[in-house]
Amino acid sequence: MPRSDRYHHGDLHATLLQEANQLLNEQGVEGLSLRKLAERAGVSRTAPYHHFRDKNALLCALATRAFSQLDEMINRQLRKGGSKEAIQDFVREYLRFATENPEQYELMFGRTLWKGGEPTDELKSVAYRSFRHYAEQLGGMLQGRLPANTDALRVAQASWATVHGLCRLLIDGIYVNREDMEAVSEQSVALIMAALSHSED
Amino acid sequence: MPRSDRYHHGDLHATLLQEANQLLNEQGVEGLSLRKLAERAGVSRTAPYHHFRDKNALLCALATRAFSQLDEMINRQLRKGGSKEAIQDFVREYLRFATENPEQYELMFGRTLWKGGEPTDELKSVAYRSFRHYAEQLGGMLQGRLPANTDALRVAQASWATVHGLCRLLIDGIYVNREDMEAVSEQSVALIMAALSHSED
DNA sequence: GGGTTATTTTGACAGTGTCAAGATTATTGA
DNA sequence: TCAATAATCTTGACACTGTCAAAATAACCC
Repeated sequence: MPRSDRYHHGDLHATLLQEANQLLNEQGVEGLSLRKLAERAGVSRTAPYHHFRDKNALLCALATRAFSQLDEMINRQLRKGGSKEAIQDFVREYLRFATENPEQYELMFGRTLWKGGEPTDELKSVAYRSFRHYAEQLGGMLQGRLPANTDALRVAQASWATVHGLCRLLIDGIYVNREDMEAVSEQSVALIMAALSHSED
Repeated sequence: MPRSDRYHHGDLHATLLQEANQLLNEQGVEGLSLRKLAERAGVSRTAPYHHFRDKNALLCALATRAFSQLDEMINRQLRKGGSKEAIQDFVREYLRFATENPEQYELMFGRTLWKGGEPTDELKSVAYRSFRHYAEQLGGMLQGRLPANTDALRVAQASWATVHGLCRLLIDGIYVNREDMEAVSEQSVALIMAALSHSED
């Protein structure tokens, strides 16, 4: 129970994560400073260091939570099967996930964590789990429908790259506008579906 | 002619760009500070401000130069036609361009310029030109080979997203490793080719 | 040569992440 | 119950960042 005039905050760990998330959505990663964050939580500049080893650890915690949501969404969507409609739904949901929380998506996949500061083991684990679930589900749907010499893993990687690349271009506003979203999305699904099988749909 | 003990540097503009490029390749955007840069050029901290309005302007200049190279590469590759081999070559070259200068590629397409600091008009112009050339060449190759209800622009956007997404995943080391590069590249080409025409190849 | 302009410098300011040492409270063990 | 230990939080400090203002120096032009 966090009271305001106490020396100990009460639940600073959770408060920090919550405020950090809000700050991230409002100003992006570059606007998220530990000092601003501490002030919002009503605490001194170095207090957060007793709950997160450093800034990188805090960001990794944020990203980890976000990957859990993504994983949940993937499992929910791909349970619907491999019809063109299901795939279309999945792509739509993925695009929604990315474009409705662009700062969060950029944090999840951006270089801030994956290049600059080393990603936490926990983050790597949950990030890979998301992809593994995607690849597994896709592999199941593709059973026997794949052309010869085609690895399901490669299809998973290539198709993820397609949707992911689309998100990046959309979010940063390069080459693809918000208005084009639906049309390009459909085209991307056509790309994926066409490669899935040279047999009929 | 830049001499060392002169008050005026002589050719600071060019020197800054050159050293900035090197610093970028060595340490990435986050390691590129104006102060380090000034020191490397043998000049005081604020000297660069008389050649670039601010840090953003300098980075935009770097990216602009890089986009020119990319544009040149695109035109060179796509002149080879629309055969599967030509497309494969193009994708290979694009991946090479991105993975051999990862920091440069991240600067070109990353949020640092497109979200954080406003991109220069010059940068926007050359960036869009690259894509326009790609779309035009692709459109030419696809003349009459496209299924009904398929816009060439959408194919250009979707296919670019595929290759671009692949580069991002590769560079940051997410989901796709360097060793998978060739295999995923081929799979991506298969994706693109399959969508290009439902007629035979 | 003198005045204008371009270039460079020093000084300063606010902001950042994070370390060290001390202050305060919670928790635990005897 | 109460002292010892651990957890939590604070103040102070340091090095680093981008950038502004004002002054110094050099080049250029008529």
